[in-house]
Amino acid sequence: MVTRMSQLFLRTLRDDPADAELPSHRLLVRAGYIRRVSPGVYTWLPLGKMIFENVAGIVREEMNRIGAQEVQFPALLPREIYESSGRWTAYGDTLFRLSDRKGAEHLLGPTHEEMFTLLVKSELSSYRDYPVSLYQIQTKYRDEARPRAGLLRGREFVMKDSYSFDLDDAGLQVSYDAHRGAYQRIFSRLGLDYRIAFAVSGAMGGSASEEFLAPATYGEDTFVQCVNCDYTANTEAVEIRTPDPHDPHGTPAPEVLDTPDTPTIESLVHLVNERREQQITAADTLKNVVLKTREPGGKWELLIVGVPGDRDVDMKRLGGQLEPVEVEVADPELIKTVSGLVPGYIGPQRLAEWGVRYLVDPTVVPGSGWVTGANESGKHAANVVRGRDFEPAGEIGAVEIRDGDRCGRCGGELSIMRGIEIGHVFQLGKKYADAFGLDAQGPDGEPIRITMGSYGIGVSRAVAAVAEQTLDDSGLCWPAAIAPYDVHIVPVGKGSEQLDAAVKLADELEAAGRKVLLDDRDGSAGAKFADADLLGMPTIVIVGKALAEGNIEVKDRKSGERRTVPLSEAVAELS
RNA sequence: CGGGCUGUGGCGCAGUUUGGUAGCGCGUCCGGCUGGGGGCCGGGAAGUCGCAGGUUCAAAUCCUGUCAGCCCGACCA
Repeated sequence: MVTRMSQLFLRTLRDDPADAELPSHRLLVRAGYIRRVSPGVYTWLPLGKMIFENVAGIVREEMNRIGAQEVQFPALLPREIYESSGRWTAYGDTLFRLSDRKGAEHLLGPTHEEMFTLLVKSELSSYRDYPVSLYQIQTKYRDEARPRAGLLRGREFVMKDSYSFDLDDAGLQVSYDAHRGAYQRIFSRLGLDYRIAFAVSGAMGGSASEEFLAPATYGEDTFVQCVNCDYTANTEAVEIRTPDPHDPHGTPAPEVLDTPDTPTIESLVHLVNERREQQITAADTLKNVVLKTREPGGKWELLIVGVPGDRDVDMKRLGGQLEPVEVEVADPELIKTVSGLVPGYIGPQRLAEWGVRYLVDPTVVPGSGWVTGANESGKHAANVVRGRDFEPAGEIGAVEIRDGDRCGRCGGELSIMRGIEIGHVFQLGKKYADAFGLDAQGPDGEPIRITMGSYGIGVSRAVAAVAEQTLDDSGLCWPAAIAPYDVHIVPVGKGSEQLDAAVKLADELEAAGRKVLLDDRDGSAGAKFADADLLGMPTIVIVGKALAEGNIEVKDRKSGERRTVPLSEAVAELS
């Protein structure tokens, strides 16, 4: 059946919704694809539902192609299962929790590692049953501190999550590569421009981890791409080239400087350059930022991070690496608990002695000398050398990555980009298998601990990403692979001649296998054209003036190009 | 959780400074015109002015409290 606009459950809006910021979000609402219900929670209207199902269908096809099998878990899960993996606590406030009439506690699943692991454990026992990959397309619930950007960060969203179960690391690698390949095919079919970036694994735990990112101005993820080699990484995971270790013997002994009223890097550099012959810049100073960390369910502890003075600490990057440990800027009260710490004049020299954990960014290379705090109000110290005058407990990539930083792999220039995370693949390892004792019985009768991979695609988010990448000034612009309709027919003109011809054409196209949307509504031509552009079907057919010569016009939504086609050849042309 | 802003027919907004009994555009309904880029004329329907309390003869407007939403940050797929 040809869909007639007069019958379609659709209301387009002329004005942008006040609560939508992103272009894709605005247009999805205006064109009647989605409606907001509450923050981060959306209803899919008929056209939106079609898009969604088309995307889900592509995901399903490619997952099935690599031999993954679809299951469906409940979203409502009992507390106990999350308790045994430690995530009832680790997930914190992000978990939606609820109680039943008996007071038993439940949660709405934010992700389903536990369920998959337990299912496999309960069903499989022999090594002969492996490897296996399972997936589901499921609604997930996360009580985000701040939902935003429409479909991009919802509290309720749909995710395809899959898990591979293998007997050994080599098997995991095979499963991982298979999923990676499937993801490449999926995102190509969706018409997305995407990059594969090194990533950190986050709250899920695990090792090897890559993100699929769709470059977009409004994307929430920041990543870098090397202009020279193909190195691409999320800024949380990026490794930049650091100077070679220095020879500490070239640096004179430490020297304490009298530097009153210099609690900031700028004031310090200014004063030192006034007083000393040897000029320094902010990059010669060592800035020690006082932070606090907390294990899930634990207490706050001090952490000081040393970075070159011309750099800021990137809390997001730091946090990504410390997961699931939380990290925040330390409050003054906590700093006071260690008497040697003088804000503005903190140096690394005696931190180990005071029992304060001290980490440095890798740019603070072994043997390098610095101007830094002397742990006394109004005093700094010069020629403080790593490895001689202080020894950090370790290194952590903490500095804010800058455009033009050097690639850790080839030394080329890194360029910073923004993107939407549409997929994530990573090697989970044995975390959940250990937590739940997932073993297979081996050929020798001995148990083999299973190793897992975890793979996610935000299906609803992918819809938004496609919209974000393909839209133009006048509306949405769907790739043919996921468009709700192939052809949008717009009859224009007085009387019934054009409409009759349009109906006939629509029926013929439908018979030829096209999905057809026919605008049979009364109204001005302009309004119909505007709606057609807004809705964004790949091909728009105009049945109007040209009909007098036996022609119709065919407009390609993406390019905007129009051509005249004889009505008699229209079906062949558009099939 | 911090900072900023906003709550007025379905949607987008004005009105609040200076209290006087609610208005505009779009949409929608009826009639007609129009027919190639959100067209025109006429006539309708639809609003507890977020909520609660207070001041006042009188509150969308002033005061107190509260709830909700959006944006930035923290946090996060």
